[in-house]
Amino acid sequence: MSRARRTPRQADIARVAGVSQATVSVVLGGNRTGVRLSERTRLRVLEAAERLGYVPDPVATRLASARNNLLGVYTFTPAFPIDVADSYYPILAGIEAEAAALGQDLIMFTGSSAAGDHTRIRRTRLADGCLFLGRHVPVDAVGELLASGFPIVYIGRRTELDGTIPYVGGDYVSASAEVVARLVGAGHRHLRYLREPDEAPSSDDRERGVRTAAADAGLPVDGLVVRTDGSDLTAATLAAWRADGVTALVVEETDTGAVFHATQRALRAAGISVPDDVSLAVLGRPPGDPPGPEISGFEVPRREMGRAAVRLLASLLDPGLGDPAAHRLLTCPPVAGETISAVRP
Amino acid sequence: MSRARRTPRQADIARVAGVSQATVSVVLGGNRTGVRLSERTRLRVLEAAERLGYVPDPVATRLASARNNLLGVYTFTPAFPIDVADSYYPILAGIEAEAAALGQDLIMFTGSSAAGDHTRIRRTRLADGCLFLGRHVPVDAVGELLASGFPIVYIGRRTELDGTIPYVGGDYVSASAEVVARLVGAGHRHLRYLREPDEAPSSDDRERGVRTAAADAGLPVDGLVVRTDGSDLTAATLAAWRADGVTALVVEETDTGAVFHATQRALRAAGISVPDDVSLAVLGRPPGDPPGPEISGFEVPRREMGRAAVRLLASLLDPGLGDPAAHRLLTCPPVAGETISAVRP
DNA sequence: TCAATGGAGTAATACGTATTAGTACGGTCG
DNA sequence: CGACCGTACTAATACGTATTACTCCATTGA
Repeated sequence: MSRARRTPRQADIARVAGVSQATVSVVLGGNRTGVRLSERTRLRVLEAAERLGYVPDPVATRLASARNNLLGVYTFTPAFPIDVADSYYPILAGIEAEAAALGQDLIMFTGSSAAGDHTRIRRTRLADGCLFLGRHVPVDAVGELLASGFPIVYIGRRTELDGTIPYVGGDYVSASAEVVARLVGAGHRHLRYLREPDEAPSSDDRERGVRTAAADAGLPVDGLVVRTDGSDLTAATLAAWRADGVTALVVEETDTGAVFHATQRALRAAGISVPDDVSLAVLGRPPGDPPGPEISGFEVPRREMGRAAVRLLASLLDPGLGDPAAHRLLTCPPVAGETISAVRP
Repeated sequence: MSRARRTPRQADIARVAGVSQATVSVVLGGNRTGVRLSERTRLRVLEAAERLGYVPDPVATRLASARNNLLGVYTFTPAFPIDVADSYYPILAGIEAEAAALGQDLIMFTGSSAAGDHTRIRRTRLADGCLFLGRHVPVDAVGELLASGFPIVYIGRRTELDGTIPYVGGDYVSASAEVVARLVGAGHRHLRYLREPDEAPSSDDRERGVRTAAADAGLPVDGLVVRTDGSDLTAATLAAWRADGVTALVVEETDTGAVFHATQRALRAAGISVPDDVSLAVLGRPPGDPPGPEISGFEVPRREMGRAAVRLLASLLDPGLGDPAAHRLLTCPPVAGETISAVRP
């Protein structure tokens, strides 16, 4: 059995074509450094490479510090969750589609695979550049990557590190404001906005949109925003709000959908009917497309975010492609839904 | 701005600790080759490494032909399909879970990303080993990998290359036979098995199971198997079969679910009710969990297949783990469902 | 005193490709 | 005839780590 036949390398081509390995490298690399080469030699090398079925070794290529056509995707949690409603999938689909279109492979650094965060995150260097998915930023590790010139793109707006992190996110401010304006247009003047306790730019943006729109409409801002992880959203709470004159609930949507689910449970438990008794809107799209009436709110263009992020990363890798803005917010199309109704006087 | 601060390498540690790079490599590598080292030196090196925040460069590690803790996943079509019902997802979820448990990262060579097949497939060498998903085998390319000693594992039984390809599949023969036996037990003696035209071991296995069980039960095998891509499954065809005395349909299930969908359409169009008029079973699980009664048949343990494949690949990478069978078939649990009813005499 | 032994670590090299500085050669010009 | 130039390459080296053969030194034994 001994040593299996190895795949051909540049040195083999060189031997066959009667030139040096360096020449082979120059020819196959498209001679981007402007070395003088005769056409005859070029053809001899190409022909030999073809005949031997040469394929560059990606590892060596990368070590010699050229490109690898490999994009990293880093997630802090499993990329293929089982029990959690899946918000990554459409993003990954977009990433894959665009990466394929650009001829790039993907390397997934998936949740909690190994070792400490630092070790794991530094492994991303195996790729030419890396996309990051997740609500939070390990500032020191990411800062280190950034400082060393390694190209990264976050999915989701980021304010950390003085806003130096390139990202592609959703314009939640406008989309959230639009939802509130829609409610106001339907006659609602007494709202509650349920926000998860977690701090993240995407949450802040939603809250800002809600507050702005409420202020613009001259609504009372007092008590408008309620921070909750869902556990205190009981039937009693909701009933009290309703007795208090609240006619509409706006709920933040995040990866887990915890607050949204809690709200639905509480509404059912309290016997409050949507949208007859109370209107309901979600800032985002509830995960898993639950049965029942379509919830009003807005769509998060996850797939397009994935695509745009790959394009941004590609342009960072190759400044020749033009230098697009390193921060990009995509508009989130409104979803009319069936859970907003006009207030009856 | 100049040259960004580089991440530390072994040479830096060596300088700090006052030893050679080779010594650093030996210490950090756990001294698996049995070099004589004093404990003091070992600690000095470890301490320096810690202080500098050293992390091995995965590319260089790989080039020096050691391990990389990187498993490849090769698919011939997009791994995150949008319109096609998704049979990859649970497999990928299983792969990810097991890979994470073993501290491995994943590199995805995803459908039609670049260049010719040969080029793409050779890129898998970037990983320590590679899983393949797909109904077919590009024999020459895979043979080449195999011959060169590169560890690969297919998901799905493979007969190509004299059965030398390691795989983890489903025991479709037994599962299919069990389904037919169930129908026979319910009094059915006149069946049709609808098989897709595509050739693949997983299809052959199902057919074999069906034929065997039919023969065992003494059913007429003539006309039992119908090859179709679904386009000729009209209402008229089904009505004719029924008039002919057919009381049960068994349908192959594949990635696309084409034949299954065609069957359902035709049944509806012909006004044939399931299971009152005709019993229906699917050899596998119809994609996307369609609404309506649960279809009888069997479950394909995709998630477990993913996990088992990773385990097999890991053991190929590290023969020390013991040498499990290179071919493994997982049992597919029966699904009772509601679409099989007893024949009324 | 010399050879043998064992301990501690290092020099050298391999891995496969990219890049850069330089060489060899033939011709041209003043 | 030597200085100079353009052409067509190649030698050398870098990239960062793993491995192996080897050196150097101190001690032991006869």
